Amino acid sequence: MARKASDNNGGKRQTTIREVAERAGVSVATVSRILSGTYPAAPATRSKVMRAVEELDYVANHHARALQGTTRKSIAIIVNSVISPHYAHVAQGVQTQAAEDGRLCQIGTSGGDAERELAMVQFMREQHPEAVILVGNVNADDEYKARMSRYAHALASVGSRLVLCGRPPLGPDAPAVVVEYDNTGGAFAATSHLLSNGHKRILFLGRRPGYTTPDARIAGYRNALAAHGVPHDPSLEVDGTFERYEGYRMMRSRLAAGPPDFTAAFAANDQIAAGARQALVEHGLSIPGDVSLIGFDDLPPAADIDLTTVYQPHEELGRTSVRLALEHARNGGPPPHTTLGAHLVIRGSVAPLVK
Amino acid sequence: MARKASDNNGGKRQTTIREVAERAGVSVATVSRILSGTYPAAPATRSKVMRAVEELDYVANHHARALQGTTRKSIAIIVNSVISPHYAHVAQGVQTQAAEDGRLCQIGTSGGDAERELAMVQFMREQHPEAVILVGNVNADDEYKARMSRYAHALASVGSRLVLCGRPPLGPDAPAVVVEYDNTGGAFAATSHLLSNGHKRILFLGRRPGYTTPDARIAGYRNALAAHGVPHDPSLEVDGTFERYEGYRMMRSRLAAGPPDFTAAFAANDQIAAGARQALVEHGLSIPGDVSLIGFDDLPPAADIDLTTVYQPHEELGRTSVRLALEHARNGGPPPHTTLGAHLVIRGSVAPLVK
DNA sequence: AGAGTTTCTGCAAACGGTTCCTGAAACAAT
DNA sequence: ATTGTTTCAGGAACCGTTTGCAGAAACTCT
Repeated sequence: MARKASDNNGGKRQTTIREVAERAGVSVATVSRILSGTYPAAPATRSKVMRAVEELDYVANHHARALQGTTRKSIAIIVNSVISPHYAHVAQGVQTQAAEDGRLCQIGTSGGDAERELAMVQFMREQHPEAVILVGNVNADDEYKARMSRYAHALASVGSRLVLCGRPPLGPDAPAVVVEYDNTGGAFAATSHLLSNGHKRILFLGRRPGYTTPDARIAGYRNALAAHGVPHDPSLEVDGTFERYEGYRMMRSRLAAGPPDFTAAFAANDQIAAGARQALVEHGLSIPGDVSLIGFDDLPPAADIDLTTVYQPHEELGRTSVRLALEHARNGGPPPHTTLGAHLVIRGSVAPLVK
Repeated sequence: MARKASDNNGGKRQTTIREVAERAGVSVATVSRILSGTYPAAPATRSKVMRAVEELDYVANHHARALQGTTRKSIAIIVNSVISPHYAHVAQGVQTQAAEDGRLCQIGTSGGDAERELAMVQFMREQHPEAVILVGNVNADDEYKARMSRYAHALASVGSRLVLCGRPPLGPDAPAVVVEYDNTGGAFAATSHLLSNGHKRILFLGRRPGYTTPDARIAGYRNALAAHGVPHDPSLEVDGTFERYEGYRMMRSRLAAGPPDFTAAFAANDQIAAGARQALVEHGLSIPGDVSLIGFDDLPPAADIDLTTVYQPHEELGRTSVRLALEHARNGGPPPHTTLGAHLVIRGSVAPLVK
């Protein structure tokens, strides 16, 4: 066969430490030591080396350096999508905390697909980050759990850790730091708010069985109904994903099916609420006059549409993930586990039911 | 069947190719060749090796591999902040296109700070990505330009390229792929729309001298005024950054200063528009009844607040950046340069002026 | 059966740094 | 002047892969 160098992009070699050493008239060992600053060097030698570095615009090869074990620390985070405000805020928190701790943060996306997420983790593993933070819901079947559990072990064996942010533990033996949201508590509070305003027929928008976040939120909804002694009507639960257009679709088709058989709606997140609101308005219904509406997240669209919703400490989730991972790296012991709370933010989209 | 190697091999060193070779009873060269699939191997040997890999859960050390030059391809993108919808969409586009081309994409943030951005580029440089994509406006002084220009050369000398997405070229000699937005054209269209609705006193919200994006948009605003023969009143230009609360602040303090001396407002982006809208509504003014409002970007808040705005192909900008960089890597030649258009999206926030 | 091929596998040299170990100046103390 | 101490710089052995080169085994063909 012919040579495999099909797209060999020329002899683009970077400047090496040897060239710097030669130019400065010292040995490579000296250059290395001066650059890492781990060694007292004679001022004259030091300046000679620094000048050579300057002139050649030398940057140490990261891979060669990492091979020695003296790798620069980094944190990896994998989210479903960076355009979702919630994930963006969590990523922002991770980024901020990582920067404060002198780490680089790299963000990857999975698109909510379990297969792509596993591939991404595998990829990140090659880069030896101090922590791999997984955030967001994914449809976790047994195969997935088994593979992820193996990755967790492999990650732990090279001294980095897996952080599960907003998703259930993989299993008792899989070593992972866990940062949980209080989705169920937040949904309970939201639903209770509607109930105490006299609403009994409450539409739930955004059911998605098998996905952790919607599952946790619908659980809070059901718990609240049960706690208030209101019968649970499964036909009030509408399936859909956490997108704005899905909220629009769900509400629109519900309204098209006949006159509203509900007086309030609880959307599984703010984007669904925004879409649902549009459908209601287009249908000539007013909020909260005709229908009360409540969301979840308290992210950008919420304030603009005067939406009562549940606040989650998005950035704090990211920061806490990093903090716990690094603490665990220092102190060892069993992987920490924590839950961050959520609370109601009252705006103008909920009104008492008048009969 | 599932066999867990709960063998505590002591310490936190990863499993190496040597251990795999030993377990399979072959040499490391054979393992390497079989894993990379670049060489015909006897089926028996192959299965022995694969089993050993399986059992040890071996993953090749990325750094060692990269040192050989057989590095996995990656693309780096640096944005101001990932919570800004615009940057998030561009990053999403980069991510998508990179994935389609079999590349990993890593996202970094600069917070809009020139110093941090330079540090980030320096950091990314260590990782040898195929391209470093810089997006968003930054206050580019001469010092910055000089350093970035040097980085561009250094990047080029090792075969990766710098992409400037939505910012002006560094200089004639700095090798960089350029993807531009038509900010000026979009702003011209937006302002013209207001002018042709009879508005003459148009507030511009979000001036920020020295920053490329606001500068380009205000230029379009001024050009449109000039083209329509409307006198330019500098007092109608209000300074502020591209944040929602800044829009609120700007409009609020303008209204507090006295009765409105304008009939329309052009916000430099949708977030400013959203904040300004809130201030107007709180002040008892209706949109578009009392004041016409127009934004820029056509991102999430826009649809919810029925905002007429200018659409930009956000994701396409990211995709194009990757595409051009990879094409240039293949074909060589002078770095490509392109501009992506913008167009008006008419919703309900602009009305003809009644006198 | 021996020569000529083909097929596979192993040795060892890179890749570009870091760092242990050692030796040579430089300086201080006898 | 000689010895003892520092201080600083260099040689070379790694780190975990890939891969050119060469040798061994298996196979084909007179």
